[in-house]
Amino acid sequence: MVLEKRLDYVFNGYQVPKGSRSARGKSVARRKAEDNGMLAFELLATVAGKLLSGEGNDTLTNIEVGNSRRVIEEKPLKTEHCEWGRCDEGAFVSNVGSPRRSPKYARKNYISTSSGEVSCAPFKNSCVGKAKIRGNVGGFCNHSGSMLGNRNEGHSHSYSGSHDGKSGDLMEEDVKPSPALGSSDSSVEVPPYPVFTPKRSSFPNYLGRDDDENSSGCTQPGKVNAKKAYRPQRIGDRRIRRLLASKHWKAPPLTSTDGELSNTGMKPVYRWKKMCSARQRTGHQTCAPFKKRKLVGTCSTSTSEGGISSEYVSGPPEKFIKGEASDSIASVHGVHGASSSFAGQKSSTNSGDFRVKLNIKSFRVPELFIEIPENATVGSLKRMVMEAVTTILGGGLRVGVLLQGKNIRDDNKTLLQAGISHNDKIDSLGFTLEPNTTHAPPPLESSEQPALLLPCNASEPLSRLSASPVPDPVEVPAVSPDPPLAITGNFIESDHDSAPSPLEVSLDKTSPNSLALVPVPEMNVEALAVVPFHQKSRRSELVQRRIRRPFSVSEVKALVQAVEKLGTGRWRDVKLRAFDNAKHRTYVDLKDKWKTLVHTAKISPQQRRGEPVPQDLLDRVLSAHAYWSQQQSRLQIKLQSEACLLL
DNA sequence: CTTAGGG
DNA sequence: CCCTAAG
Repeated sequence: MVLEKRLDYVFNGYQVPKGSRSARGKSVARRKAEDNGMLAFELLATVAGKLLSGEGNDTLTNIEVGNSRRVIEEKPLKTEHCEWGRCDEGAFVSNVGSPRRSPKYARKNYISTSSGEVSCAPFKNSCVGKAKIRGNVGGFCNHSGSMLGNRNEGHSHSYSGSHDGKSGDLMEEDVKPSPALGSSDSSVEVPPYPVFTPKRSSFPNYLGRDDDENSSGCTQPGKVNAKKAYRPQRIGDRRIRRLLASKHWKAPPLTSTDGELSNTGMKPVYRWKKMCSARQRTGHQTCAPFKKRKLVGTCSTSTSEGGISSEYVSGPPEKFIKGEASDSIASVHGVHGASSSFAGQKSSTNSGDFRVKLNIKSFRVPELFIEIPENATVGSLKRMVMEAVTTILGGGLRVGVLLQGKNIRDDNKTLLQAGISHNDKIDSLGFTLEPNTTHAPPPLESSEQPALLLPCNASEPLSRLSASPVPDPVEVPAVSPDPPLAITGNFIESDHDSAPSPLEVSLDKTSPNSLALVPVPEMNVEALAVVPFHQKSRRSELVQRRIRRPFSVSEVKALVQAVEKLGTGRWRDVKLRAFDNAKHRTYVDLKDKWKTLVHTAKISPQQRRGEPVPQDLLDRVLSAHAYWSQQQSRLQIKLQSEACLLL
């Protein structure tokens, strides 16, 4: 099947390496929701995420022009200029070879980028199938290309069946399949989506916090910003993180290393989440869990089935499936196996037996415009591409199913009913993955993806895929009381323990530079002490809990002062008034602090912990609390009486 | 997004 | 601090 998209970049050959990964321990679920497996599109997204994440890096690591693959080192882009110049044919970015090999490059890229050498301007993509990378300096030309990555050294046969990538129409998009890609089999197209590539943003603050730091004291009453509401970006980040955590879908957003990314990615995600929850409430199975295990068990057939010519959309990259460690690989295979059944299935009339193996062979990203100086390094270019793609996909993906170019919208149709039962047709089966940017995800009751996978009947929840593709060797703040998300934790563990992730390895090698990758969040000294640094925050910290930052006396004082004036219940105002500069203090934090202050004031000094708060402040807390509580009750009474009068 | 509360 | 329900 071909996944058609309107992207420029085509990531081809996205296959799950057979048994390439060792199982990882299952992570402990931290949130209930997490246990429910992933959504269909999550699955796809995962694939995308994989591309973008650690392995994705690999993918992006090598840039191919035309068919010849070249591994570009970190040399100035200029050197490659000519090449690019003629690349009309297409640049291919691929991850060639085993995933574990390329990490170095990836790392390198990051480093270079982080150094700020490259500045990228926002780029946008057009819907047409060609992707372009433009050097604003004129260094680059546009190319349409595909990224070929075949990480599936072991599965090459799968590719056999590819067809022209022509895919049919892509729904509303005008995208036309770009024939250019040789194997457009399953190219995932992402609709054009404006992406902003942050300049050197690069690494998001740890925990998404922007840190203000010094300002912590922040008692700047005078400085009431008229600035609109206080919207801590952080919140957004947090949200994302949380979502990710709960959904296991860490990849994309997180992937982005840029804090900024959150802006773009966040919203969609948020909405998505909302939707999801809404549905759940409604009882929809929207989030139908795939159960990885089940997949494995049921689906896994031998991949060896040869004959399958069609492409498949593969399940989540093994990398992502970390949850059930031991199974992860297996599950992946299972998917493959499923496909194989598919092939053989023709004969089997049993709809029940029907199995489809899916692999995403190519992933095309819409046109991207990247502004980059000529003297930037190739590595930085790669990184930019990565960021761009990440941004595009960060909000999640919507899945569409195309059969012979026709979009199958009825999610309730069985595959057979939809005509996806024969080989001949399977060839024309395609998927569309669209960035789930602004709109809510389409009803995914049974999104196609799931449908395809369903044959496997998963009964167990899909193990949480660890979205976090890149196992960053994250240094977990010593302070962090609880392990980051189970997934994360797990991830980390495994990384440390046994199988070092590629990234990690590379990191080691690049140790000298590694620091560059680890932006130290700006924070006050105490905070630093706690969190030495965090390595390239990528997703691993996904769910990292914010570090604890005890309120200083001055902060308490400021808080008390503000509350005395504004009262309780107006935390946003309090924040604005007294903590506008303390980015790490959200109004919720202030509210919580007040709560604890009140409690502290009520208990005996012996029971208090932490930095002692001057008694006079505590007294003020109590009085203010009493005062405002009274006010509140009065107000209520007043309202009530008014209501009564009206009645 | 804000509040309010429970965890 | 986190998480959520509500508004």
